Amino acid sequence: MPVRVRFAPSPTGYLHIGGARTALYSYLFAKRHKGQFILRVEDTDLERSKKEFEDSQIADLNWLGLIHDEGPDKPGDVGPYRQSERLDIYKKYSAELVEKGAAYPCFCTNAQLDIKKEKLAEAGKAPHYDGTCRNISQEESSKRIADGEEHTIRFTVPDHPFDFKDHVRGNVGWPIDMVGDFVIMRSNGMPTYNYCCTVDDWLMKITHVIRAEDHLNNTLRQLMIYEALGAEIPEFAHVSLLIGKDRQKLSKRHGATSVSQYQKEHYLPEALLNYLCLLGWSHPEEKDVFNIEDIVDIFDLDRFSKSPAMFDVDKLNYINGQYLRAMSIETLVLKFAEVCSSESPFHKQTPEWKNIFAELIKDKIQNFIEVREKVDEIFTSDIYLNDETKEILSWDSTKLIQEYLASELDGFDKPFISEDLIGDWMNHIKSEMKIKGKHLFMGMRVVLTGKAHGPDLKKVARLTPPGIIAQRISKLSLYEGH
RNA sequence: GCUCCUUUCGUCUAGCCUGGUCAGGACUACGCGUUUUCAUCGCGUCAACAGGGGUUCGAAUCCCCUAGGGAGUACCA
Repeated sequence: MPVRVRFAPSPTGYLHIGGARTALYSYLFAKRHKGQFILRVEDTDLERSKKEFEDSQIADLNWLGLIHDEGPDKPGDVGPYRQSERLDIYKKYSAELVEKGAAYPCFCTNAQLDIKKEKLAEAGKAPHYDGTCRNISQEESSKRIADGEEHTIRFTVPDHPFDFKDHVRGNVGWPIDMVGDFVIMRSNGMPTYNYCCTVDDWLMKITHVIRAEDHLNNTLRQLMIYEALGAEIPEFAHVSLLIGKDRQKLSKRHGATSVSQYQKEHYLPEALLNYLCLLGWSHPEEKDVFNIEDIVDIFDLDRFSKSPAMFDVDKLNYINGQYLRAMSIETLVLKFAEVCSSESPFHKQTPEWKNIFAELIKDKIQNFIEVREKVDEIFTSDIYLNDETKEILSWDSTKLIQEYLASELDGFDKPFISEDLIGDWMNHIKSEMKIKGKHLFMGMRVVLTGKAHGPDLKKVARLTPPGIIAQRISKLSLYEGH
């Protein structure tokens, strides 16, 4: 039987990184077994579901490279792939279940239900539905339905325990009386999650359900429905949850949780995927920087950790940096151009300048977004005064260097200073002015760049317009005048 | 409340099934080396088996109890 795995998001928001992670695991498992990866849109919550969210989630999945084989935008044999378009199917099977006695119409109103729940809660009992409408005869309920009385369809919970083997959790079971008869069709005619999910997984011939642990308890209800439907039960893998710094389920208040946010921040999709993969799954050789395509052959369900994982931006950044370091200068230059704003001076530079720049900073950044400030640092005439630069500026030698460089730059008319010329200046300062070591290099750096630290001095200076350097030097003079 | 899941360095984790190397790796922090700076890179240091019982010559590993954390308990998914 061909492996078929699905990712089934509800379009009520942007693609969450937790969702991206389960999608990744599903994708990997499907690829590993040369099976199909199916995207199903669970849009039965009329109020919260929005087409724009469906579109953005698909766009995010595509950006990550998690391409589905079947979905709303890629019809297959078992469609439609949007639950709102499958209502006839859910109706058909719920009617069958009623026929079989596995479900029944319930005419209880919300108000009645609330009172029942309250009483049970007061008595310290689980707020399960008491089964009032179970005993209404077929004739009576048919009549009441014909009269237009509002009703739901409830599932008749069997009186035997259920258990199953989860690929991550092992054997999981529940006692009888764990749940009360639950609604499978709402009064507005829409199916509920546990019901339509089960019907779809069955009809879509899903063989492996890989999802987050918050669905573990839902599996009980779904198992009941599979049984009533006479459907074959798929295999399950309930992956641990992603949590935030406070160890609560990851949510908006923990910072960036949507995939699109990371895209906006210019993270590499491969790096995000690589990191996400590590949150709950481990490489058999304990590698932590690897390409997703390279683990397709070794990915399996036995290497999941059971406890929830905390999202750690530091490690994401590290991995992103590793990917960035492996890129060619050509690619980097293209990426840099993408990241810099349209008015950034970066775009006005020659290809040679861009290459030197890329070479110079590739090891200094973990994320493309940092390029912006690196460019700014070169083109700003601002000087950074802190304890370190102040100390360097207080040296007499620095003052001499500053005077010398000011005079050299006076009337300088080439677009850039060559590395050789900077070398000549250094030699002059060393041999003629007798300034060397730290005093020479740090003095030179602060005078030329206005900062105590930065990339290779000769190269940054070569990349900086002489006019900017001249401005910095005059600002330094002002500072010293105080 | 009830049910289910879970607990190894600050973080992600390996090891657990098939008891027996100073409990290994990675990120972070710190230190050293390289870089006359910073970063990269290399090397190193700090740092954990939730607690308590048991079984055993021997327990992170097997069993029991306690505590903590999470999820679910909907006409949300």
